Amino acid sequence: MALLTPSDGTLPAEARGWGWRQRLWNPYPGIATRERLTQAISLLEPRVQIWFQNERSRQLRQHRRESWPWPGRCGPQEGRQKRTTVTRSQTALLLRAFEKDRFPGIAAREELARETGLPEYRIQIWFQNRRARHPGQAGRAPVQVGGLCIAAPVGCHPAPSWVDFAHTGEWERGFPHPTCPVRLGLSHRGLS
DNA sequence: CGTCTAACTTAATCAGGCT
DNA sequence: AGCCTGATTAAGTTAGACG
Repeated sequence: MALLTPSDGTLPAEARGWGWRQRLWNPYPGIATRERLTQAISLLEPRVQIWFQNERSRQLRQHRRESWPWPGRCGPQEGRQKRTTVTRSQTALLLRAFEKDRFPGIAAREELARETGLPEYRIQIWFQNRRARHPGQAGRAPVQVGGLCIAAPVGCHPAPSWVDFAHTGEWERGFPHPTCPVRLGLSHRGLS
């Protein structure tokens, strides 16, 4: 895949000429700015959003390393993505998918996007929120996963999360780290 | 092999819209 | 008004590309 980085020169010329890291550089672009960027460089809006996430992360790290204060958000906040209305039928479809697999890969998300008519990235957000808010709901959570993951090396699970330890339906705070290698075999990242 | 980056995750929080 | 839930954020991890 082509890398989108300002440093290695693979950032499309249009974007490089966009005043980035100059006076115009705004680490918190609103939906309008992101949309403009998607047109300027031929990338999808979610990819632009992820790029900004990673770029902020890099800059924050650098600021800390060099003990510079991170300015944070300044100036008027730009508009957000308009709230997507998910219909009952779309919700039902997503719920069925969620019960089957709480961590759908890209292929599954694209399939769901096709079936629901919602953008793939919105599907991803829906699953994120659903996992966060319904940790104990039916479905094969990282469970089998979680259980196995517990036995995995410590570095595997830096932060506790919700998990059904013994497949009993009793949900507790555990360590089903999303990137636990055990999980990778199931559904983590449908990417190639 | 080390470094860098895209893509992914959780957790917390903001904010729109429905009841 | 309160609640539910979509959108956004920081912080962290992993895989893959590249030198």
